[in-house]
Amino acid sequence: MIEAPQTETLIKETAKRVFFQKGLLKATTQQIADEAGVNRALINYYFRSRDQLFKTVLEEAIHETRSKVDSIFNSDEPFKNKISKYLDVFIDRNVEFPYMQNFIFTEIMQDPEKMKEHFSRKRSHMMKHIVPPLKKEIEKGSMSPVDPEHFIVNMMSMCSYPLIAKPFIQNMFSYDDKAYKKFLKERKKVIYKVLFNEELPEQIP
Amino acid sequence: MIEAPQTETLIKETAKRVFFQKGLLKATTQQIADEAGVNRALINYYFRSRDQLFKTVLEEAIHETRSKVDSIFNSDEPFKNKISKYLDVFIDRNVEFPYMQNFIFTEIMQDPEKMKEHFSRKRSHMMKHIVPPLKKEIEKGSMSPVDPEHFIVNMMSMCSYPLIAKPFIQNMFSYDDKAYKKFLKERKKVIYKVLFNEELPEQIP
DNA sequence: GTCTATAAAGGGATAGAC
DNA sequence: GTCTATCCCTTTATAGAC
Repeated sequence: MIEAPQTETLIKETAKRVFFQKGLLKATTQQIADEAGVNRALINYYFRSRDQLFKTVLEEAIHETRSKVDSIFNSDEPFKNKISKYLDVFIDRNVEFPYMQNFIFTEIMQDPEKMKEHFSRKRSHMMKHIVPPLKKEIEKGSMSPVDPEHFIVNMMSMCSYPLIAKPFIQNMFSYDDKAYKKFLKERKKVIYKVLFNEELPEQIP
Repeated sequence: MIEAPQTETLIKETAKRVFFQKGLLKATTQQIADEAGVNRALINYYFRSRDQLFKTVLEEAIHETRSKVDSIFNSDEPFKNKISKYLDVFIDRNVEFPYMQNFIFTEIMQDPEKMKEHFSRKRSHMMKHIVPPLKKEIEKGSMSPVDPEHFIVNMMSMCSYPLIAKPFIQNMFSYDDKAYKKFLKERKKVIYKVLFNEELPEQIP
């Protein structure tokens, strides 16, 4: 089934690639139009404004990630397995779209209003799915005591920072793209170990 | 000794405040001029271009931080004390200039050339001051084995991310500015504990 | 050194023809 | 739906008077 590419979809997919894979976060509408091989006016025709295109693309991307994460935390696996799978999804998804975190930080974090718009539901989410099971683990004695808020921030820090600081890390350790990617993949085990002070089991089904 | 403020210095200090304390990372030359109470043309007169002003301000700020960090790592204290003091300096300095990390990320990280320019010396620095003593600690058995590169990235992640993600964290945990600042201060102990899997001693002189 | 006025460039949005 | 032409706004940089 080879379909003639719908212009609207074409623009959206191109924007996604330009922003999240090529890392041209400051791309102009002209650049995106050129890349997609369409006239610049069509961006306005379909998305009304550059800002609207941004918003649409980001919303889709966040939604895709969130679906995957939700299905993990809505399962009834043990807490540590869930965290392990979360690390898996988060890292793999960001290896695919290396500049998505940068985009979120440069475009969203600057503007508290935009931020609330996109991440309003994240709060209750974290609180519901991480804080109570974390407290239970601590009560059971299966991990050492830690403030849940710091636990969450530690986890997010060690996941996100290496992505945002990609050029910095590559420069510091003389990593080419391949070595950097390998480094990211390794971090799954590293982060698990730091969070729980125990090795990540080989097979979590 | 009350001196008449030199216009050049005035502009520089104002830019520093606008960028790093007020967080107006996209401030135009007009905004900076207004804030400083000078004519906009003077910015070009003293700094030739907006970019040059950026560069000058950032270089000074990085240099100030680096001096402090250098004096810590050039001492002959035990390794863990050095890290403890580094956390101290890093966090306190960024509580003073809450948007400096954001500035580095939105202005510098995007552009690999700028990045190299500003952080070329950081590589050898980290390698010299952290990797060898870390390996010794591990050999001595005073901390559990860890890849030095991941150790460095873990540390930088847990230091920097909470600063860059300030609006996100405030929203997620409903922190006002005071609570957020308190949270940052707490992180000194938290990060030390995560890195070394032991409590930060009360008094490191 | 400091000001006003103006040039020049860049980018987003829109009207109107096809 | 798609294109061209044009408008408009923002912002930086500079020329020239004081």
